[in-house]
Amino acid sequence: MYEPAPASRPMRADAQRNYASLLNTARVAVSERGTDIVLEDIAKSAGVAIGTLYRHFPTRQDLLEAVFLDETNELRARAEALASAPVPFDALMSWLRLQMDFAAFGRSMGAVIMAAKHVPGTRIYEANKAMHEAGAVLLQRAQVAGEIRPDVHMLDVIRLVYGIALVNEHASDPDGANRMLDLVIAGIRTKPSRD
Amino acid sequence: MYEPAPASRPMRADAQRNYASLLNTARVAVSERGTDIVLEDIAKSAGVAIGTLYRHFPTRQDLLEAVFLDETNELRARAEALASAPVPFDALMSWLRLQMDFAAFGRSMGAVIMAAKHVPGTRIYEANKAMHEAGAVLLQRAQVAGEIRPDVHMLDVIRLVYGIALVNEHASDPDGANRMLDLVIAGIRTKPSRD
DNA sequence: ACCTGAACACCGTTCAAGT
DNA sequence: ACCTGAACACCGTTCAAGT
Repeated sequence: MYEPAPASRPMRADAQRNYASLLNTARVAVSERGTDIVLEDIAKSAGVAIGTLYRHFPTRQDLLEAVFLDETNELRARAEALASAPVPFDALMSWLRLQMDFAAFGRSMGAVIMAAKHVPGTRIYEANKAMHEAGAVLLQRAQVAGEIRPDVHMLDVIRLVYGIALVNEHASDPDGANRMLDLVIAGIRTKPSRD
Repeated sequence: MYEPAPASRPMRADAQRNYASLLNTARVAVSERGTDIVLEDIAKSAGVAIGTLYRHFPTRQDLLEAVFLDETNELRARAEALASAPVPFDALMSWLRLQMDFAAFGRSMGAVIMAAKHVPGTRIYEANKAMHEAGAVLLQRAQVAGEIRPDVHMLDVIRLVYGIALVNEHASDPDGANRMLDLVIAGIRTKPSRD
């Protein structure tokens, strides 16, 4: 599934194993306890020294981005799959709810993505761009179908979803996030909800 | 303006001065550099030892809540003032934009408020409750006027505003927050925007 | 080329001793 | 009753020494 950045030269076998071990450990830790992971613990669990973690992931942000890269790709794939769904509006809705689930599952996935350097060529940048483009197709189909206002930007909608995930991270009201998403959806529709 | 919690017995004069100095220092620091303040620095700038800071504010959260308590009260006062404005819808809009400004100015004010313990009797809890109630009046007036959907909760809207402020904290696009707020506003209106 | 882990730095938090 | 600041703890980050 995941392979390290297309380096100039291939990585040594043990380095490759360490990289994968670190990433998998971090992935599990983030999904279980959120982004407040202790790097020393990650290294220990992965069976390597702390220096090795830093060699592969120079900053905490780098590690977190690697963790969420898979999810970003997954979301792109889901968008691509939904692009041929029969009802454009429903496809968009499904995808937005999927975004919410991922953002909530991965804890502050939105925060990490937003903190990512906007540098073309970066893996996270390209993955994100591809995801947005795939999402934009869904949006556009729903716009052509006359269901969504033509002046809406996909990026704004995604960020709103991230925002909803963020403010509901420690929320007591489990239904609040859904109500908030419904408000956003109502905001991007051309006609008021007819159900 | 701000006075410490209504203690069982009044505070000693020097304690009162230290409390005020710490709070003012923190307020300035937060407004300048955000909530990532170094407590040791705050104490030093306030002219007291670190132990004194901890005596008055047992946790970082306590200090931050004290910082944002004033802003919460200010927003309540603004809502109360707007309650007699001629056009209910416009009053609500003004207040929501005010919320955005405050959340942005105070950096992660929303995050701090959301992390606050929901314990009745707490100063921050009561201040927040009062603010929400004052805001709810604005919402209700606009609902009675037929401008806002009757099923909208003020709390959801405020949280959405916090979410917008959060995801735009390090954003490059300075207009994004306004577009996102416009989407939310469109979502709570009964009729599509007529301008 | 990569790994190890001791060493350093930074910052939060406590608490014995002072006034 | 409150203040001081040394002491401890925790965790991030670096880098000389190893393979």
